[in-house]
Amino acid sequence: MESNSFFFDPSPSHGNMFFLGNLNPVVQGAKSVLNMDETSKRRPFFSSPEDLYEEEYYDDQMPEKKRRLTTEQVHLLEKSFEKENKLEPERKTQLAKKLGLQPRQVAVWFQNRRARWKTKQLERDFDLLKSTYDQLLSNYDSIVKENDLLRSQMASLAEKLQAKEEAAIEPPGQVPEPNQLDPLNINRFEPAIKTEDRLSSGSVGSAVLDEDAPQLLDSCDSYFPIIVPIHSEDDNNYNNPGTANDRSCFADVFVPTTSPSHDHGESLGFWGWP
DNA sequence: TTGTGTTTTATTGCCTCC
DNA sequence: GGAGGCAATAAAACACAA
Repeated sequence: MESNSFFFDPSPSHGNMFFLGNLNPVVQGAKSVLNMDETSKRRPFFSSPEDLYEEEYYDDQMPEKKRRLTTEQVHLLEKSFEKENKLEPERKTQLAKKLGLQPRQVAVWFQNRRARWKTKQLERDFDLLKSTYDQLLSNYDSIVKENDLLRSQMASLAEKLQAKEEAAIEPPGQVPEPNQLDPLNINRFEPAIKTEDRLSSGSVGSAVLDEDAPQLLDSCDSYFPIIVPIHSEDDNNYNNPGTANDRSCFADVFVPTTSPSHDHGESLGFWGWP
């Protein structure tokens, strides 16, 4: 970057510009484009007076407080961090030279930057898990409601069917089959199958439908909310969650442990719940 | 201006790896 | 055992409302 080349030129004339500009009154006038005014009045922070002594910056005063990096320095560090968040010794030295910082400062900056990144990542993970949990909870509530609705529909149908059966004129002396009188086993939550239906078509669908009751269709146009896919641990792309398939049919997500067609007689509910 | 919360820079201590 | 990483922490710098 051309504008930066002036800034980060490590040659003697410009080298350590931030340090010199910060601590040496002679060059304070050569304020950088990005230096805040206050930086011209202050010296950089050193970890100990010994460091100052070694750097020939010791001037009988205690070292000043820690100093914030300039925006240009931070920008370059950020760019470097984007490429690789770990710092090999060679790169550390190069960066330090380029920025006019001590290698230790560069290392510390990377250390802290990694810590910040980790914190953000944890926050993102938490948000993702929370939204997934909320979706699942919402789905659960919907399923419970639908279950209740289906139960009431079944009960209503059973009542109507029984009334029909009773009203029908039966031949004298004929004993009706048990499932004609009690065609629906509500507790077992199984669909009613009339004998003749079973024999005629093999279909489990009943010809008797309640026109007043709402018809539940088995389609993907379910009112169930969107299921956000759960990312694997090494999936770092949290920016576009769920873009591949924002709408999911809930049947793809919830697999009943006991499907109605494979019920072996246990008293389990539709979703495998007792 | 000042009190307070947040962010950034830096240190310390411990751990792991070579 | 030294180098480097991380977590915890300190403290200065900063932001901002009152």
